[in-house]
Amino acid sequence: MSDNKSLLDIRKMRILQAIVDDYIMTASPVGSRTVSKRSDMGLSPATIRNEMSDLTELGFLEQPHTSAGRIPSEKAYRLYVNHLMDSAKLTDDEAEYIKRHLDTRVHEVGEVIRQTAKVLSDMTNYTSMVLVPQLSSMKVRRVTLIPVSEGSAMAVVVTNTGVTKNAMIRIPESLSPDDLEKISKLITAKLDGHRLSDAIESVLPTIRAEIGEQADVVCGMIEDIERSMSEADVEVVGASNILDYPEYSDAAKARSFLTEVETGNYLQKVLTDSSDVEMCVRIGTENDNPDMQDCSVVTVTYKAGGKNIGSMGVIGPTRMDYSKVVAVLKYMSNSLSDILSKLLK
Amino acid sequence: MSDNKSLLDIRKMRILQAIVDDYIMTASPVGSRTVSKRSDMGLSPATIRNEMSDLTELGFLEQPHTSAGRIPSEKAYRLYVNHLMDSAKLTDDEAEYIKRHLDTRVHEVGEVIRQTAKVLSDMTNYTSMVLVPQLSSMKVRRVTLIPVSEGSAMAVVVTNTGVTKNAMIRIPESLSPDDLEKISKLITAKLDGHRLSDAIESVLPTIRAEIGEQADVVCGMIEDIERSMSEADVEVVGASNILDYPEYSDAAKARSFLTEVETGNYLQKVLTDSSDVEMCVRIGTENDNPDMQDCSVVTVTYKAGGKNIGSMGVIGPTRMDYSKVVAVLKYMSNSLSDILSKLLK
DNA sequence: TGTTAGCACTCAAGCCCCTCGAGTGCTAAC
DNA sequence: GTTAGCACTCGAGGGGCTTGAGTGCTAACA
Repeated sequence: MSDNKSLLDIRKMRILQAIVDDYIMTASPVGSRTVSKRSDMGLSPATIRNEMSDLTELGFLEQPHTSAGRIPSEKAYRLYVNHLMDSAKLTDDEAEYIKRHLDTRVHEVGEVIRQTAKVLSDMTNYTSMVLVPQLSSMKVRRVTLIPVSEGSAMAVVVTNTGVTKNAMIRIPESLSPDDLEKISKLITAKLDGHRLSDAIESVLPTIRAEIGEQADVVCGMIEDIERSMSEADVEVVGASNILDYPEYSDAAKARSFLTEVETGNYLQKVLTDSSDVEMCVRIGTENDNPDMQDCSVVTVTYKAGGKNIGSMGVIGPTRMDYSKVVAVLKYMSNSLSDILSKLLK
Repeated sequence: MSDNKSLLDIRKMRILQAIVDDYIMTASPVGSRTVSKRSDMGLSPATIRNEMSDLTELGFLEQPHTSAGRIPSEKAYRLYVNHLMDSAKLTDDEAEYIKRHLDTRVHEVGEVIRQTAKVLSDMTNYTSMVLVPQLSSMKVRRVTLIPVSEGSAMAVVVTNTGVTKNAMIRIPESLSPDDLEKISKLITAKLDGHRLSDAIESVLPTIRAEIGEQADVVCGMIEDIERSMSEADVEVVGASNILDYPEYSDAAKARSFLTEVETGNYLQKVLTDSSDVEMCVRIGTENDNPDMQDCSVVTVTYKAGGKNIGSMGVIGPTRMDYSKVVAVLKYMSNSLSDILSKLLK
């Protein structure tokens, strides 16, 4: 697709911008008179009308019916996000608010993540989601197996960054607590410094080679652990915010949105898919989930020690306040990265 | 309050029952003609009208306006729940459905709880909640401290029933991994067989007496652990089901319901408050949370090894299908108790 | 005395019709 | 290229009407 921008002269762009800005605020179709008054371009409604007519023909505007104003198409939002919106700075108050609620002496990663999701949702009044830092990209420092009951144990993995995760795994009933302790030490020794995801390929063979008979058991456990650890955890907050927007006043529509958010499958997919793109905006039908095609999703990544370790985002109606959302996300990405970098040493 | 039942003769009770049954199904006011046809009592609408007039005077029925039918008052639901409803048996299909989705070879408590909540919500089409088995009532078998980063460790508690829970705690930076291992063994030895909640009173003093200098550190850690472990975890599923009911078609009302469910505070309170009552029904304003006073909440307890270890429940509109909900909850309480009793040996 | 038929009355919901006003597109003049 | 003017469109909102489900009362009936 060629760059939409080149299709439009400056004036059309400014008019389009004014329309999108207005529609984002009011959620009702924007007419030529409004644009004429609002944008200080000194043009009469009639002139605006001509331009709007062109914009409609070009696919940037849509008319619900003849005598209503125009509403932006997805194509318009795309252009708006790419070129038009002024990437707002947060007000001092807002920055202050984030600082106050995030920088509190919190010492645990999980707590920080939950708090981040909360602040994100509070600031934007949309639904927020934060991907818990993923182990797969980090190096293992320690694996501990704790006997729980006959045939099952809890595996706790600690990474070099101090992120932890645990999972229940099945074990042979014959293993005693002492056996488990030995196996823990063995696995820790073997995996220390490796990524879990690499371990399967690179470490398992050496284990097989070194220890004879029990190798199958140990390797099976490592595979179990790797499988459990690669599941992504997502923290979601503010799902019910969607009910504040008139586009979701229809109960059926709200319901399908909320159900999708509750299962979390799509959100998880989006976050993991975009976990290597610094910022990513999905507008309406750019979402491949049919229940989400009236939404937009904006995601950013966050880092620790200069390396991407997770992502977070905001979901709202297609008519969302992109400029604010982008500003908040950028700011919070930095804040979270700072906090985690310190927290994870 | 004297027993409502005695105020009413059999005929009034049957009429009231018919009205409640009908209203639960249709959500629209019930008229005398409907009752006359529906209840096979062989009475004309006129007679029914007289009785309904009495019932209104007694406070069991309400009239939205003169020319509408009657709707049951909370008092009526209370009577209905206590005396009137026929405690429905599940159909074979339903029992089969529960079996199929619950008895699958699941080996982990958390998984069983999530699955239970899911089935509960699917069967009833209301919002379901399940309290994760609470450690406080169980005896500690093992406490393991795992070093995570300087100054913090993960504490994993395993109980005699095989239920586990973990928490991050702060530790003095001077402690080495070996120290932590020693402390783990010490704490395990001291707490083994005790309830965590009792430990503070009964075990701490003996620790203080036995080990001199480090006692404060160890005791502080135990207190930390106790505090973390006493937080209740609740699994909630199907919050968006509420949108299927016309009483929540108002967005603001739906919103406040969903927000309350999302925070989970009230649900947690209800579940812990009722965790020693085999079955408990809260109707409308019997809920002390203002946002929940158009709802009813039904809870039951579940056991393992003959002892209550948790509770679960269903939240829906005041006009909920109490008889079905009660039947499902009773059945699932038994199923879950069986599964957990086996699972927790 | 309890039950019922009949009847007048009430009131929300639904429908039609009208007005209003925000908005458009076109044309002609500047 | 811009603008004023004008005829036209069409949804939203309001008033008035009809409809029908439901009530309460009264009088007759078993």
